[in-house]
Amino acid sequence: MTFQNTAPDRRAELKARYRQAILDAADALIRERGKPQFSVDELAERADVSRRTVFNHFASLDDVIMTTCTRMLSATVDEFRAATASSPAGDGSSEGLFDEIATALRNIDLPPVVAYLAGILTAEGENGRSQHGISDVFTRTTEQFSTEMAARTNAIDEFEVAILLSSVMNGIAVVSGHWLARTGGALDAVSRTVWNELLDRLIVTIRTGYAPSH
Amino acid sequence: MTFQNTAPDRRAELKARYRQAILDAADALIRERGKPQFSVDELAERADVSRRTVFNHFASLDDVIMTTCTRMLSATVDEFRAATASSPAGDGSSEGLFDEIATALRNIDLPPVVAYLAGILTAEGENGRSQHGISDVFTRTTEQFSTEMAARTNAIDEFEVAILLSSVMNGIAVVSGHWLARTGGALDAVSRTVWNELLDRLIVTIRTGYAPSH
DNA sequence: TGCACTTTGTGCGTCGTTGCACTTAGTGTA
DNA sequence: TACACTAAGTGCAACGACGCACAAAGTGCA
Repeated sequence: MTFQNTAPDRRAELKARYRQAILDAADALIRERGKPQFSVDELAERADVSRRTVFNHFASLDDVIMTTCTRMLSATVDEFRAATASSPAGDGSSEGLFDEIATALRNIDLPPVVAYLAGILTAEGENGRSQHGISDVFTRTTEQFSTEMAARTNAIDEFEVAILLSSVMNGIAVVSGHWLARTGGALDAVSRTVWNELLDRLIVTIRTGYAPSH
Repeated sequence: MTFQNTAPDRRAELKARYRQAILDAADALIRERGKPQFSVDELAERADVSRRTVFNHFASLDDVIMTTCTRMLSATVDEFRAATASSPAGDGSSEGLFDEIATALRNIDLPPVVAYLAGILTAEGENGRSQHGISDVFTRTTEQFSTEMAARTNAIDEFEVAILLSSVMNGIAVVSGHWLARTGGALDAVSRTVWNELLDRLIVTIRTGYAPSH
């Protein structure tokens, strides 16, 4: 038997590696500059890849950036999932689920993510044409996570979960906006305090509802 | 003008990088095991390269190993060259040149190189067919270095330099043999002392000649 | 000796990166 | 407006790594 030394498909692995290099390079550049401000040439050089290869893997520069966002959101969702999965998943009531989510939200370090996405959103508005489509990415990720969450917490209604999660996500977006307006996306101790404060208010509001007296 | 981001020829650079990876892997494996005892599959995996690629760059496993030796010898020669070049090149006499070389020999850390080559030579003898051709590499490197040395030290006869250098190289080979027999190629303090002692005797012998009383 | 198995080295087709010319479009400048 | 320049994105051919089948030779074992 003539056996090969490598895993089944080295070619596919190499391809994935090149793709990964491009994404990593884009990610690094965005973090360094606070927003996606670089040419394809720059990106290719940073990724140690030919300029042409960038367009072999991605339809456009915006595509690269959008994919970078997706990755970042996915990582955050993973973190969130792990945080909620570790708790005993409540008693099956929607109150139990809410507490779970609230706790996870407090435990996860969201400001860096918000700052990252904010940089891209800002750049999106700077020139005329609509770019990146980061809102789409955000929405899609939310929906995906919502259905997954519903499947995991088998006790309660799927609709209940969907409404709760979308409510939370929407709230996070509002919190992010305010936080950015007040701190400029800085990541120091003060801005963290601001973030925690806003997050607390969000959680309280969602818990008690908008018209609790009725 | 449409300009490319990379250096003139990225393709050539990649090719060289693959070749380098193979040589580095071979070098590492030889050092780890004391001798070239590994299959092409192993080498390829270590180099993070397809098995086929090894044979695209080298005619055989022996070729890889031989090239590794050449590299190692080249590095040593570079070190030697640097050591002799730093001194004022003597007064042009062959005595001055000899002192230069003797000093350089004492300053360079040769035992690791000797141990490295010894491992390959040992493996060469273990099975029937002649392998590697490391002696050829050694001889060729010596000659090349000799002519180069002659060109640099312009004052004295080229023949003089050739005879001196080949004498020294031959002596080093003898010293190496004795050193290996007495220390087994170990690289501890004791074996270093043995090396220095043998080297001193070599230098004295060459300096004074084999029949100084005549 | 016969047989199974491993490893070396080769031939050849496939695939993905690369290089390059080219089109399109945005921007600055005279 | 005209012109130069920069950058995005595409089409296409070439190059080299890769996968695989295969022959040849070595090795261990019954």
